Amino acid sequence: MEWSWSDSVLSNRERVMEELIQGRELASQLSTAYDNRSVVNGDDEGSAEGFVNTLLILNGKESDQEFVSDQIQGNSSGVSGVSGGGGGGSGVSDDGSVVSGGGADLSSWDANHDHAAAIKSEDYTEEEISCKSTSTFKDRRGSYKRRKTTHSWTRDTPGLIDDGHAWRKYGHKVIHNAKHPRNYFRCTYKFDQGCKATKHVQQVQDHPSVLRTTYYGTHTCIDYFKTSDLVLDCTNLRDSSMFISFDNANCLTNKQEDPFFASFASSSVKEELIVKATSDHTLTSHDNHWLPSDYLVSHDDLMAFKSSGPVSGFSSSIEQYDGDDDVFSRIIAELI
DNA sequence: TAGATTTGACCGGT
DNA sequence: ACCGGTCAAATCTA
Repeated sequence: MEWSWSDSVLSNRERVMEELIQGRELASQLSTAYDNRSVVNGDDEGSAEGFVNTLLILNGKESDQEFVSDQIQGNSSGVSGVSGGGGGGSGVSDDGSVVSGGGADLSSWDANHDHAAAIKSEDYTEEEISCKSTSTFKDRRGSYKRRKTTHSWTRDTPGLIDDGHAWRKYGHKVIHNAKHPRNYFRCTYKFDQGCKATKHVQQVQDHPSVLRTTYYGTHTCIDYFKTSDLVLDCTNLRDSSMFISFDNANCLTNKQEDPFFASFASSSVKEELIVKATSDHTLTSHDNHWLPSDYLVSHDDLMAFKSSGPVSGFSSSIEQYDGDDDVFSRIIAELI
């Protein structure tokens, strides 16, 4: 079969862009719906962030299949790993937005990332991990290659948020000319599963209540606890074959306190939303771009939103995604 | 007692 | 030489 990935992407780019923009709007509306239900207060814009990142990706190297795959994986991490959500209740600004660059610039990819160099850097990290079993590991403490070229993105939040991943703090550093120290986190499953994701969290100097999180690398781990949550939340396993993550659209459970909060004696709410679409299409659980660490909103919940709040356009959109012309399945099929 | 956090040391990049 | 990122022993906590 003759199939050109880049041609396909290019020819479908406009459609993909439209769908993602639409999805962004839907995510915002969904977030608003949740706020209206007084379940959890949060960051309206955060739910759209994943789409923003996706748009950035698609505007970039859409012709490089491997690159995009990697970026999608990275974005998946961003979607599930970059949490939105406000710092809970009164700590969030009225409009729910985070104090950042404003507009769609809530998160940003490092424009200078060099994929090859990033791989080299991360390979080195793997070597370091493997060295753990050797007697020389202790002597190489602190040996690493700076992730300067690893793709990264930042996010400002009006408080500490739980981004749906398990993080373990490994460092705390006073930064030169910075008013506040920087906290370093790595994925809890770094050694168990070789997950290379890390993040830095630091209070914004001009806005001490705003935390700036910089994410590095992508999550390749599977959080089995979260996965089991998915199963537990599933009232109908047959409906669980497809998940669409809208990046922490402010919902549901208070699952894990971000370790960074320990430094600020505050509380946080882990918010992440998965819209579970009942569909015959299969995006299986083998695809860890989508599954780890996401929560579920059942179709019943979505229907409840339809009747509970001013979410014009939402219901029809849900039906759209639920219909035969499954947009997201097409997007995924085209991009992977 | 296992896992998480703290904190000083170490090392690479600039 | 300085700064920032990471390591790992010590300590804390559930």
